[in-house]
Amino acid sequence: MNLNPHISVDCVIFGFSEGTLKVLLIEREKVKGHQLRGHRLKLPGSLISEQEDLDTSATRTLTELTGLKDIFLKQYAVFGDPQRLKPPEDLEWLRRTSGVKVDRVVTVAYYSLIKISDSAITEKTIWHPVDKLPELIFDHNHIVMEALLNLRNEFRDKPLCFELLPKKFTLRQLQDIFESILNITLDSRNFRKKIRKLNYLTALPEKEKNVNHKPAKLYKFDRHRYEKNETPLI
Amino acid sequence: MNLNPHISVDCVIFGFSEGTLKVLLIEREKVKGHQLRGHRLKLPGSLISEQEDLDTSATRTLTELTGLKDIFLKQYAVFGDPQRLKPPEDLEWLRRTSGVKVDRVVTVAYYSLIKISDSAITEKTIWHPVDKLPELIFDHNHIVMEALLNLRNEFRDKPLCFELLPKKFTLRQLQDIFESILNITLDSRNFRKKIRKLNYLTALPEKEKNVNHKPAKLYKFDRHRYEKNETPLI
DNA sequence: AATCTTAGCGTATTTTTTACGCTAAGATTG
DNA sequence: CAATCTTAGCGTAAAAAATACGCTAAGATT
Repeated sequence: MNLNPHISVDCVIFGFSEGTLKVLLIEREKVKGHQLRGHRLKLPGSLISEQEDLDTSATRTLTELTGLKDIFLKQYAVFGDPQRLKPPEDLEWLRRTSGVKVDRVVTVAYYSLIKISDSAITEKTIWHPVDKLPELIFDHNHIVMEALLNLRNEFRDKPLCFELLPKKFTLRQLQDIFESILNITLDSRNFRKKIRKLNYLTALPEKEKNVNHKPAKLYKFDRHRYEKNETPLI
Repeated sequence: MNLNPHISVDCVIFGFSEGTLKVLLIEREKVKGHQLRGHRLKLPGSLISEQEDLDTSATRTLTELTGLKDIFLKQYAVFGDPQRLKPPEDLEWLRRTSGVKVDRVVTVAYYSLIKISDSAITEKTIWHPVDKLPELIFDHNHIVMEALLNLRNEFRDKPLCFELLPKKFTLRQLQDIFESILNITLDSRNFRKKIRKLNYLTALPEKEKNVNHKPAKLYKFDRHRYEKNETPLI
C-alpha cells in the first residue's frame, strides 16, 4: 500500500473496567537490527495510504493494529505542530517502520469507546488507566487528553455510556460510569427515579449473580426507542 | 514562503445581520492568461507553509485574504476525501495560484463568529446568507454545513451570541439571534425573566434610538462576571 | 440470629420552566 | 389630539423537574 508520508491517523480507544476509564495502547514494534530506544508505548495509528479516505484509514489501521472491527470512530481534532515528531530517535523509528521519508506529519485523531470484555484484541495491546498514563511517543499524551475532553463533552448528551457497558447491566454499573467519567456524585435514589421515567431502558426478568449483597435487576438499552426522543439520561 | 502542498486550512466566518446568519466568502483570484472557469466563490483558506503550525496558518491566511485580525478560530473538522479537489478546472486553478504541484490536499477547517459591522474587510469578500449558498469551489459547501452543525452545538453552552452583537444591544436583538440560529421561538417575557437573573448582563443607562416603537434599554455583556459562574443564557 | 451492603420505592420541598395577563412608552394615523 | 399600533417590561399561577432524605427488602457474611 502506497503511504502518504504527510498525514497520519491516531485512535484513542476508551474502555471501562474496575471503576476506571482506560485507554488502549500498543507496544511500538521492533525494527530489525535497530536498538529500541525512546518511548515504548503509543496509540494505534499510522500514516494514511494515498487513495484512502481519512475515516477509512482510521478504521483500517485500528483493525490491523488491534484486531478491533466495526468500531465507530469519531474524528475530534487534528494535531499539526511542525515539531511534534520528537525526539529524534522516535522519528527515526517511524521512518524505519513506515519505510517512507517522513518529515512533518499532521495527524488526524479519532476516539471511540468499547466494552473491554468482548473485544478480541491482539497481543501487544495494553489497557492503561487514563489518569496515570506513562509517557507516550510523540505528542500522544496530549492527543489522549484532548480526546478525554471531547469525550466528557459528548457524554452528557449522547448515550455513550452503553458503549462501555455489557449488553445486560445493573443500574449501579450505569451510575458508576457516570460518576467516574464526569467526576460527579449522584444520589442513587434520584438517579433511579430518572431512569424509571425513560422508556428506552428496560428491565429484564433477570438478576445479577455472585455478588455478596442483594442482587440487582439487569437492564438493557433499547437504542431504537432512544432514537425516538433522545432524552438524555442525566 | 514555502508551501506544504498536502495540507491546507479553511475558515468559515459567521456574521449576523438583518436577522440572518451569513458566511464570509471570497472571490477566487484570477490567474493571468488563464480563463476563469469553474466556481467563482470560496472560503478564505490556503495551503499551510512548511514550518507553520495549523492554527497560525489559519489566522495568517484569514488576515491575508480578508483583512481580519485577532479573530479566535476554532478548529472543528478535517476533510480528507482523496477526491475532494474536483472539478479538474478548479484543481488546475489551485495549482496555478499556489505555484506548487498539488495533488491531494487534506484541509483543516476552522470557524469563527464576528460582528459584521465593525470588521474592516477587504474587497472581494462577500457576506452571504448561509441558508441559500451558491455552489462553492471543491467541497466548501460541505465544509460550511459542518461548521454550522458545530456552531449550533456550541451556541447553547457558550456565550457565542455576543460575538455577533455590537457592544451595546437590546434584549430583543439577543433573543432574535437565539431564535434565528437555533431555529426556535422563545416567549420574550420568560426570556427576559431569565436574563434578569444573570448577573453578567448589565443594563446601561441608555436606550436605543430611532425605532418606531417604545425604545428598549441597552445592555452589555460582562465577560469577567460570566467566567465566574458560566451559567448559560438559555 | 444479628449484621452488613446494596437494591429499590416513596414522600416532601425547592427550584426551574412554562403559560399568559397586564400596563407603559413612544411612533403613527385619521 | 385622541385613538391605535408595536414592542418594552413586570408580574402571577400552574406545571414540571431537581433535590433531599426516610424507609423496607433481599441476599451474603459473621
